[in-house]
Amino acid sequence: MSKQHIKPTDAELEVLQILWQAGPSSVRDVNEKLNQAREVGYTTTLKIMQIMAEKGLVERDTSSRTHIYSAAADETATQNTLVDKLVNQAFRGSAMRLVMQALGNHKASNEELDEIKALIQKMEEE
Amino acid sequence: MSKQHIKPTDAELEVLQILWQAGPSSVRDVNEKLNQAREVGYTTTLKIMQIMAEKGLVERDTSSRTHIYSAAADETATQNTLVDKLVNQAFRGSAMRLVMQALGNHKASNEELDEIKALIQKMEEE
DNA sequence: TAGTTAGTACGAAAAAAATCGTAGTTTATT
DNA sequence: AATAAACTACGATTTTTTTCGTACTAACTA
Repeated sequence: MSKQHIKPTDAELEVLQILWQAGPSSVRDVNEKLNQAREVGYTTTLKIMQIMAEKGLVERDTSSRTHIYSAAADETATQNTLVDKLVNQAFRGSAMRLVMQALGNHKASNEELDEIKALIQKMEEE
Repeated sequence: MSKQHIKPTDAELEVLQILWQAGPSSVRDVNEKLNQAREVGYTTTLKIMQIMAEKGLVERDTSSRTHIYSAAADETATQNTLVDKLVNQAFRGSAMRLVMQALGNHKASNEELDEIKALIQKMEEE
């Protein structure tokens, strides 16, 4: 409840995604993963992660020379913040409209559909 | 298919939302609606809408002194662009993960749940 | 030990977005 | 006719975000 009024920028979100997936990582680790998608200078990544540390989006262990960063922002909480933002920005505040649209526009496997059905059932029971 | 690789900025999205809802409007109209939420100078709004016109996000009728702007970007197409962006940025590319999360975190009315069930059924039939 | 490699820190430049002031015109009002 | 009000155009400033160069230090290597 405390961390999540800070909205990460696009570049910060890229870093967070990597940290969520890979777990605690060095700047070099993160930079290498970023470079799989696009070219980014090492010091650019470093700076962004330093700023993120200042903002409290990541934590870092500086006990050894190579600092190890980990995500401080919880993935699910961040996702929710972003979903809310999008809902308000583009879906006139209606989350269900977003759900319908995302659902209708992306192929879903049967397993996924089953999962969703189960979730709906649970919601109906309440 | 042509318009929508231009991603609107946050401020631009605010304007688009108003135009989608209200239909063709003058700068003053839009500025007044913006000011219901937060303070924005008239010329700020004007400038943003002028830029949007250059980018092709809006069209304008300049035949009378007060120019009338209307959204050129289709609402649904823009929503899809933004959903895709969010999915990639924060949901590791999985639209269904977003659907599940948005669904699970927002209250839905029975009517909405029914709609979603119907949609799922239709998807399963394919 | 000398030199190269791998790090961090930090300032500053570059790019992108948002905000606003001022000038100049047209329309309305008195 | 004079004044005020409502517009657009446009440049400039400010703010935010991204990118990177340089300096410095620690660790490894030949």
